[in-house]
Amino acid sequence: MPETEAPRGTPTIREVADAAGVSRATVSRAFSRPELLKPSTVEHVQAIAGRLGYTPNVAARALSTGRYATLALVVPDIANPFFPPLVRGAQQAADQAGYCVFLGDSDESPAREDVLLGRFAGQVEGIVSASSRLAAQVVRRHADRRPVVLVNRDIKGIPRVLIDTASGITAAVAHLAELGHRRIAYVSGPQTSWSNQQRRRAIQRASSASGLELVTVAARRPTYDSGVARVLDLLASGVTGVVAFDDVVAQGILAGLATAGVSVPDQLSVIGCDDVVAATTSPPLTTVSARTDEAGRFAVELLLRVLGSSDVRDARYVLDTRLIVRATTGPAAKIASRSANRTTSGGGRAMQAGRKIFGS
Amino acid sequence: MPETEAPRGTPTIREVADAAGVSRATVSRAFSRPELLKPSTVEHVQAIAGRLGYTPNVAARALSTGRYATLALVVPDIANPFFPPLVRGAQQAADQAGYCVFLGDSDESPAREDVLLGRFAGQVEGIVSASSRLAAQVVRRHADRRPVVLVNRDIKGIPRVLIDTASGITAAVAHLAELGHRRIAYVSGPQTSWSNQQRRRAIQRASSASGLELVTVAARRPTYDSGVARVLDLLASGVTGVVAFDDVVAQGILAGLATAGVSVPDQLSVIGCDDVVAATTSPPLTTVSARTDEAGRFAVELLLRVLGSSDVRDARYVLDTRLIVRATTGPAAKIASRSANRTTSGGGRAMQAGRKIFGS
DNA sequence: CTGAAAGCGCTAACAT
DNA sequence: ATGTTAGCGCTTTCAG
Repeated sequence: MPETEAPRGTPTIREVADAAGVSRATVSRAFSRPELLKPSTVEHVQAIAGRLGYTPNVAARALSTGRYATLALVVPDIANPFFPPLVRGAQQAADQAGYCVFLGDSDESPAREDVLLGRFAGQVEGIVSASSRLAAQVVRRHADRRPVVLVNRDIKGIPRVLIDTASGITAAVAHLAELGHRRIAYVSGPQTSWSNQQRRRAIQRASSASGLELVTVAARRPTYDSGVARVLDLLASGVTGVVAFDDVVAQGILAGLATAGVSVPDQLSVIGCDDVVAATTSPPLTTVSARTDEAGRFAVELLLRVLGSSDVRDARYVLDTRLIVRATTGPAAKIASRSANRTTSGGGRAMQAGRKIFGS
Repeated sequence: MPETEAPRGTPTIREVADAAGVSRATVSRAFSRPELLKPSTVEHVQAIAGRLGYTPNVAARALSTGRYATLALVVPDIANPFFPPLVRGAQQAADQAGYCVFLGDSDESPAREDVLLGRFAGQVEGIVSASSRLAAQVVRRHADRRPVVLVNRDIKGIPRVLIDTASGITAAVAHLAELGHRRIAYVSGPQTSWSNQQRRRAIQRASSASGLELVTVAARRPTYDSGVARVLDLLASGVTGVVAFDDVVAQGILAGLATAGVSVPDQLSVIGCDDVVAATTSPPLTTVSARTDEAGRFAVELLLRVLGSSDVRDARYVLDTRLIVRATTGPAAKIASRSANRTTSGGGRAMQAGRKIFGS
């Protein structure tokens, strides 16, 4: 490599040292450990550095110290309104600690998530993985290389922050029972989602505790369209109340019901989950609140703590939730079983859909 | 620094070289320039490296080459639904090119954005700044240090991709004029937003071209609540149609109108902008479509091109838009001027609001 | 409190 | 086609 005499883009520590008449070590300390220097020296060096527009080269620093001052945050789908607030919370916490954050979007694909984690592992100090779709052992493999903190995924031995929607769901079922509902539906989310499993289990338990009949309708992807598409099944199932995997699905259901001429909450009650979109639907959605921004913030704070002292093992933060009653729930309709004939698609198709309902 | 004999976390290039019986340069080339090596050598080295779990140290590589393989994307508010799709598009494009992306959220604050850009400048190859709230000269200063590509901000000399909502807005006004509206309102967005200026100008031009009266109501922050809060002003202004800065504001307006018992589109027509949320409102929102995901994708592709050959100067991509008519627009209501007295807050307050309307 | 100097792990001339 | 070697810019013992 040829000698580079010409002053390049940004000045190096050496140029600052020369200009300030001190050694490179002193300049370095002026930036990273000013307490080791005489205040006047620090001031002097900072002044010169400022005038020259010097900024420490992060790559050189990282190479030398092994510390990157970066974090990675990976989510299954940034376009899902559940995640932006979480990202924001994580961002702020990272920022306060002087960390920059890489964002990764796995597009709901475990394979892509695996690739992302692998790629990030090489250039960050730690990783926050939200709603991971990866197998536990794969997560462990990554966590073996770099500290990993999970959000809404419960794997023993890996620090995690969990939004306990179970409590809110339980309240939701109780709410429906109180309103006189006897038969309700759960519209489920991604099979590989921990949240979905948690919610399904909670609603099953709560239903049988309250003596309610429960049917499950699978929505797979937690999208608006997916919610719309499940309306037929719902109508055919003869339920008077439905709890959706999340607000987005619930919103789709609301829209589908409106199209089908079914009034909410008079004919059917709908409850969402996460409270990410709930205040903006019409009617305003009754939902289970979740402080997703806090989850993000906690996750990086936890990660930071892990990085600080590696003896934080098996931490498990649980954030509780509660039911927020808005306008989509009401007394159970008189007619317990609604025929799907009122929709234009005809009885045959509805029956077909009806069979599918009990699958998962 | 003491000699580190013990094999550390991840193997270094030297260990792979030793194990493979080749020089470090060969290992390096096997990863970065395999075409310079005999295929069999590449294979051999890769095998050994794989077995050892070797991964090139990015910091070392960055320090040596000056290339980071990272990009930064900064947005004013990731929780604003306009941005997630854009982030996603950017992400995908970066990913395809093997780049990792830092995300920054400026929280709508120019000062924070400035800090973020400065911080990122030191550790990325280039920056995409979406809807920058920074003064042109500040942006230029950053662009001077690192390649910057702008989204929805038009600064001469800086590569940018612009979503031309003007065309869609013009169509929107024409649409309203056709429906018989004579007096309409524009609910504006952030003063420092280029998009807002563009939209305001477009609607002014189109209104006078169609002979429509236009009043402007300021919403400052483009939020749902802000939209709700502007409903009183709107009702007091006696308009029959309104164009909102974006879908989120429009959605708030819709909600506020519903609360006030004003029916849409019978009594008032509402048009949004961006089409980010429009299909999920009720009634479905008539809006100006914008391919935000493409904007994100284009921006990083453009940035990558700038990085490749630095002779891409003053590029200016414009993505066009069009009006999507859904269910919130209809014929102008008969009664041109609605009194605000029907709201509970009383006439005095409404009048006060009425005066404010014409401010900006 | 400050300086000298040895690396951190990798790449890129320059040899061969 | 592969090896040698000199840094990239910074931090950090170890001396003084």
